[in-house]
Amino acid sequence: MRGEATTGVRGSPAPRRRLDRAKREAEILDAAFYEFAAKGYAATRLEDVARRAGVAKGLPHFYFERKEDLFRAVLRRLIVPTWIDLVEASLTAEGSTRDLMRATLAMVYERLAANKKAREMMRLLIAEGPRFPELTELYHSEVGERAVSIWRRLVTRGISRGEFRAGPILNNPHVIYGPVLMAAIWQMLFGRRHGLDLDSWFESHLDLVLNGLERPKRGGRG
Amino acid sequence: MRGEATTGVRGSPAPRRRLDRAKREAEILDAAFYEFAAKGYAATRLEDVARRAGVAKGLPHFYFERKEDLFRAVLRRLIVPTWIDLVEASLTAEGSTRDLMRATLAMVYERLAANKKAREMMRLLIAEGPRFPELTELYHSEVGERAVSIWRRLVTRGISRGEFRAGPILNNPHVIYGPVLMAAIWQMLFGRRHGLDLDSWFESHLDLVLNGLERPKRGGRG
Amino acid sequence: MRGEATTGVRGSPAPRRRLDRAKREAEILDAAFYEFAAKGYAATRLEDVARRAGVAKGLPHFYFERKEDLFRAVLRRLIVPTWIDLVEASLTAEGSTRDLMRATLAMVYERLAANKKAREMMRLLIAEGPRFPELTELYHSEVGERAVSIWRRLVTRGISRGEFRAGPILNNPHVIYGPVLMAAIWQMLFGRRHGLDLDSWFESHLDLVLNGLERPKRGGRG
Amino acid sequence: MRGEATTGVRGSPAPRRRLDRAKREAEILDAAFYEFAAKGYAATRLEDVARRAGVAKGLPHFYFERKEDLFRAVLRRLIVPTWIDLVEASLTAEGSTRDLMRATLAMVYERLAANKKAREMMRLLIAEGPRFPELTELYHSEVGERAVSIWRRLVTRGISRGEFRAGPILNNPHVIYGPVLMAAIWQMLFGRRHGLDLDSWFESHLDLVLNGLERPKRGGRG
DNA sequence: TATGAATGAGGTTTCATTCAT
DNA sequence: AATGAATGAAACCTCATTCAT
Repeated sequence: MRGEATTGVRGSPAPRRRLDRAKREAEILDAAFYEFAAKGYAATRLEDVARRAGVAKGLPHFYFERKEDLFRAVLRRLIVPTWIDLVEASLTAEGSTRDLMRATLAMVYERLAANKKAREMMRLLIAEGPRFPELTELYHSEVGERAVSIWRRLVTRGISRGEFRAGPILNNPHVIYGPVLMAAIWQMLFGRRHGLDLDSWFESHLDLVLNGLERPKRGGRG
Repeated sequence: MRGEATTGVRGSPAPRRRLDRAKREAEILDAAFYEFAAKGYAATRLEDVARRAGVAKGLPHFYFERKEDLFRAVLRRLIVPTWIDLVEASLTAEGSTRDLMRATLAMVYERLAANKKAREMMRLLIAEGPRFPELTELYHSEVGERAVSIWRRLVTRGISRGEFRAGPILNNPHVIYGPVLMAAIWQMLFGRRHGLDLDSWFESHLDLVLNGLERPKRGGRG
Repeated sequence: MRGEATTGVRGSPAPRRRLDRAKREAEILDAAFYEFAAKGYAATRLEDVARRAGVAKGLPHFYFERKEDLFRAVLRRLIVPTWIDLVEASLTAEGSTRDLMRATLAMVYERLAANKKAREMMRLLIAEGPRFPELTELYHSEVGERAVSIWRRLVTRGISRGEFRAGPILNNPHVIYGPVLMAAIWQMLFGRRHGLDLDSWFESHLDLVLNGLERPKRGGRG
Repeated sequence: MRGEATTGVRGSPAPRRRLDRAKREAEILDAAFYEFAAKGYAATRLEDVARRAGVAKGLPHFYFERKEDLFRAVLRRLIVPTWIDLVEASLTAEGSTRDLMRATLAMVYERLAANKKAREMMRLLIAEGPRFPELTELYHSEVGERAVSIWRRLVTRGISRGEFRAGPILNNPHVIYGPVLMAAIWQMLFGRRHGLDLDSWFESHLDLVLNGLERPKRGGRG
């Protein structure tokens, strides 16, 4: 029984940085996305995720019971709060549909085809979709369907203002979107060695679409 | 350097049917494609490949030293002798470029977007490309580049015959191809529950492209 | 790149006693030595090592990435902190070189020829040396070279004190050591059924060596 | 029904070189020894043995039911018809025992310590002995015991001729042999980088042994 | 006899998951 | 809340052995 106040060594380690759950969770999700994107679902090791997040091996399991849950959370977070809100919002703009089409396409190129993270996310979805059908379902309702509606609204707007002609495109307005997706996938596959010039591609795309949609002006171009 | 790996004495009789190497190899490749397509590279078990091929666990290793080699062989076989030969051949046909465009697009839809095997193969390439860069490289030279050239030839043919107008599309003629790819991917992702009507999609696509490319007729369509 | 390698849900409770790394590592090394010595490198199963150490199959891999690393660690631990320090220390003793020679030889017999563990270690080194050249190299510098120096010092001491005669033995003083090694190997090979009487062997050896080295006394023994 | 004598292509391959069993067996044993010596028993692949012998993978099993049988046959062939016959024969020579000792040691050095194949065989025996006790037993009776008898005969001869003194060496005459074995093992372990000068070693050994055994001449060397 | 495709047990290694600390 | 040692199922791969040809 000594009376001195103990000063120095304590058994417990230095108080670790203590973030609130949400922040910590976000860190893990970020790390997980990086790893999943780089290696795919099955080949990703939770230990690597943990290391990248700067936490101990066991911690991801604390936040996400199993690996699949983590994967779902990663994708869900990326699918939901999507750029598509922005695009939808932009549709209320005034002015010619031709201009709106250009603006919309430009926005989509920027958010999707030119955005590495978005492309990686798409890659994950394509790769792992069959094993996570709820995720594709989610993507369909959050992105797919809304994209269809966007292009439909644009085409319809053009027609009702007399700028565009009516035609079969109305049945599948998202055909318009095809070259964007193609650019994204081309970059995804061949980007490292045979990347596209996205600006030039954009112009080609826009030119094709506008000419394909617009009513020939009187007197014609000929 | 392994210890005695075997017991030697085996009980089962085993159907020791013997094929020539090429046939057996093809069987294994078929089985492997099926499994890889269903589960992805990492999640595919060689034992399942063997079972599906109707052979013993060790046989795939006899034909393909390691799993990666098998995967490479599977994809290579699908990439190289591709439908694209057919398409190229068809370009020499006579007649209007409009008709040729329709025929070509139809062919491509049939071979790619409407063909499950082709789609699965693309899924594998997208999913595993980063880990098998030689394969994407091969795909680029065997398919990507040739596709560009096909669309360029078509557009050029149309222009030189006075059917199509010149324009930015010449810089990226494969923009035309975008909706095909999109259809393929849409089916790949959402096909089970939200499949496209490919015929209708094809008509929309063709309409957009032809209107986008063709010179306005005198007097206009208006 | 493996598919999901695990089931996750496990039934067994498992005694999850936890030691500090060093202790646990030592347990594994001990178990590994036992198994390697009994069966040789290639024929040893890591699972047996684990079982002998009382841990799960995967734990040895946690401490030693691969089997070879474990093997190296096992041998290194046995080579380095060797009995040879003791022998070297003993050389500073006073008294006749004859007595010192007897004491030294006795020590060496005890540590090497009469010591099962030391013999097993030597067997491993002989057996696997070609595949682990760094280990033989280590053994050479830690044991071989120092042994040479020990015998040289002994012989030189004897000569400079007028006890021993000079002669060719100075070129290879470790010739003296030969019978020790022979005894060790004899025991190693034939010990079970035709073991040597090491005490008697020691006396024969000592007698030969002393008579071989000492200056004949005046008047001779005859 | 054609009448022509078929000339060219026959189904059967060119008649293979057909050696009599003994020769073929010897080839396999040679190849097997090479492989076993290089890698040890467990790490040796029968396929490599076959390849080295220039035969098909299955053939070794035709001559030697299992791998262990092959190994036994390899060692047995090397153990039995050993150099030791020669040495024994040489013991009947006339002349001084000193000379005979030199000649005998020289012979043993040449056959064992300086002979790579003999060393490799010893390595195999040391390495695999515990798993093939009949082989060590065989080696003991064919080599071990006879070696003891050789050295005993030599020492006895020296004593009975008044050249050598009696002493404890008579209990373990093979102590004399120790440095030979040591040289062999030293070469086996360290030969590649720190090989002994065997001639010099031999002289040191012989000098020690003769001085250790011989009666001091009257008047002494002192 | 001889070949080499085919089999399948078993070894090493990986890694999701658990849980004592 | 957090750590990281420990577990053990399962995947890849090896290779002795068999046997149709």
